[in-house]
Amino acid sequence: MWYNICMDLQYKNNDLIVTGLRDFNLDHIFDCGQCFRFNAVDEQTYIGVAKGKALKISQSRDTVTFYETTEEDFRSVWFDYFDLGRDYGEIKKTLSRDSVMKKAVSYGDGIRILNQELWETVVSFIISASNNIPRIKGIIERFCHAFGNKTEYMGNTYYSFPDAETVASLTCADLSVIRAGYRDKYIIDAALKFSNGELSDEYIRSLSTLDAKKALMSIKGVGNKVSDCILLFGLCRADSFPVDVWIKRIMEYCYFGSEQSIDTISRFAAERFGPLGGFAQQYLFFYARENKIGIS
DNA sequence: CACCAGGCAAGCC
DNA sequence: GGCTTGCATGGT
Repeated sequence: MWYNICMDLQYKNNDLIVTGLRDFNLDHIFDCGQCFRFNAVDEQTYIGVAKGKALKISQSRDTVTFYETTEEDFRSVWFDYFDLGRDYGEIKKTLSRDSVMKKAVSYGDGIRILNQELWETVVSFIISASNNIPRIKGIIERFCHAFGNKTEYMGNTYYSFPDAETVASLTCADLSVIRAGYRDKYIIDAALKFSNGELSDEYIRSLSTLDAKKALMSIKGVGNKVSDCILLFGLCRADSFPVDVWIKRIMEYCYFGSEQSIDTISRFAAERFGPLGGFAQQYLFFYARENKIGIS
């Protein structure tokens, strides 16, 4: 749990300054496609909302500043959110025995897989289907602004992710303001299942990865790829290896040299990366996008 | 104008 | 089972 023993906390006014963090880079963390609610506002500085709390965070080398943050919130919310209890050095070392992964890791060496809320992850990745990241972020922003709760932070107003009960009471017409297109009915289906007791955070977490995947796929708009993302980003199932267009391209480019089916790529990844598949996927996604692999 | 974006559901066979 | 097609919206 307290792996980051080199980590040191101190206060400057109301800002919590954390030094000694290893394997941590905000640009890598927020630009590897796992999270849609943090935005860059300056060099290595981001503002976003998670778990109902707004946060401004900035980084300079191994010093990370959590603005206007209590030590209680850091320990109970952000430590877990940024996965600070995990030894990424060991993960990178293991993955780097593979020459492709060694290079991918060197590009995104500060990546961490965020521990995001399950419900938010479900809706976010329903919206992600056949969509691009800037538009996904826009839809989610409008969704939170329209239906989330206000929270004041550093003189500005932010909005929490709308809860399932609120969304379950909406119609597709109500949701049209977020411009999610045909995904509006899927969002409502997810909200109904999460608010009528058919699905719950506790229930899904109690299931094996395979059963959790089946349960998630009972939601309209949640298929193979979206459920893999939810398992990885919302349920901490690190053996999950979501195969999207970027991952398909870079895997074909780096490992196969020719076009392959998604199923073939999934099986290859499970065999090669095993329980570290999710981490491998994030390094590969960042690497592919940084280098525009497969884009002519 | 076509084509694509972190795919999926529904309708075929 | 596997394969094809339509799908909202916005950018290039």
